[in-house]
Amino acid sequence: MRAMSNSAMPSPARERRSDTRERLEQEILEAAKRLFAIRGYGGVSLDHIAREVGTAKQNLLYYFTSKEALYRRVLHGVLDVWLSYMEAITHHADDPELALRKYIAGKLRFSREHPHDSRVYANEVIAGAPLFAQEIKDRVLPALQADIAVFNRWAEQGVCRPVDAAHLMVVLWASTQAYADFASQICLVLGKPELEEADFAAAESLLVDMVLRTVLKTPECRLR
Amino acid sequence: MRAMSNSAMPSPARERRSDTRERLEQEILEAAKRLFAIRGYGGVSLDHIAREVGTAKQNLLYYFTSKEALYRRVLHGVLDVWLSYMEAITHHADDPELALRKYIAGKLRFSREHPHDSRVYANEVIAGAPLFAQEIKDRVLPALQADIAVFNRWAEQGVCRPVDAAHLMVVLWASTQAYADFASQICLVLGKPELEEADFAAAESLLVDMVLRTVLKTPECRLR
DNA sequence: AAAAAATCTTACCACTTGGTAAGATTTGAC
DNA sequence: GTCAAATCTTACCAAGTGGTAAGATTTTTT
Repeated sequence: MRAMSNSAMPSPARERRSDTRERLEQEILEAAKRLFAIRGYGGVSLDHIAREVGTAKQNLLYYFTSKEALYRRVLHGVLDVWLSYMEAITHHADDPELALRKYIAGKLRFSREHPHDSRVYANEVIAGAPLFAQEIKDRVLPALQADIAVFNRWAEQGVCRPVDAAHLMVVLWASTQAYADFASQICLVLGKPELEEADFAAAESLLVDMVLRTVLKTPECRLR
Repeated sequence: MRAMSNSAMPSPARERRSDTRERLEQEILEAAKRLFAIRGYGGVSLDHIAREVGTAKQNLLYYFTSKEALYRRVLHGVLDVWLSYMEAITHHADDPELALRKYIAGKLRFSREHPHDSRVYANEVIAGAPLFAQEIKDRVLPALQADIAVFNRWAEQGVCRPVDAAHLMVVLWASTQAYADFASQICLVLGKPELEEADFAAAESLLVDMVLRTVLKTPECRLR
């Protein structure tokens, strides 16, 4: 935007074109994510997204070759975020209680901080993961299976009660994600317009309680 | 409504017009439900539904005044089914363990027997329940709050540990519904093409285990 | 400053969307 | 059988859909 002739500063606050591109691309992805989260793939038009960003539909098609390509990029980004919150268990493979606490806390934080990502993910899975199955297989499954393997090792070593690790993961996954995906209904139940920090804290406390009681051999020592 | 001319048989197997109408209406609702479940409201066209049923789009508009009206009817039917599976707790208000066992079993049975209903419901809630909020308030909320009230009474009477009943309901609700809404992902994790009876049994057993350990004061007596 | 590349806009296009109007057909009551 | 109501079909429509083509503008490189 500004002249480069000012020789003193080679990389000042001035925005280079490639930066502009990247920023706008991010803005588009962000707006698309928000809309896809609420209305689903079929319920959102390119025009819709473009207006949200403040540009023309045809410009979206300059940045992304098609609606589906844009959607795939959104999905890819969602998965990046999703996975980044899911590393607790394998990173604390020596301490079941800590691992589970961190895992639950992390997934709830994801729901709190990235509700749109969570909903896009949910929409895609509900639809049967038509465009997503491969990426789930390649990226989510290994992570989940690593977690499950850690569980089974704990059980073998006698550190934990032998639980069905796969189904336990489903419970954790579903319960935590519900605080993003089904927030509107939870709000109705709780009688408030939106979820607050305290609600997430309460959810975390209950979930940790439930899981530790189920998984640990001597939960009484640790739980009130 | 009945044919009075054919004096021999007043109500034979022959289909009366009003029956035809009702049957076709049901077929339309059923097809619409299936499609809405997978693609969401915006992702389904009237043409789409009509082709599925084997009639013309304009005929749908003869039966239902608009797409939104059709969708509302679908939602209403979904809620009927949903609620019919949710009566366990208040119907066994004297026996926490039995109530919870029945509740979990019922909700899982709903997921198994009515996955489309579950997904339509989930889609609507994820979208923020734009057309559904009032009906949820009127029909779901009272049921949920009755359940929560029963929990709190149990806690007061000292029959149960004092748990956060609202959040416990969220966990139960989300976990059981996941076996319908997120089946595609659970299948990937379990490495099978579709969920089987045994998977629902395993889920039920784990969930019951978790909940009873959390809720009952003396779970050791009842659980292995 | 000139050339080249990147970016954005305008003008279209064929197709689908939800919905209306009106005519054709089927059905039931008498 | 007659007539009216219920049902289904055909013909439209304006608006919106994803996408293409090409020109205009801006930015970067030289």
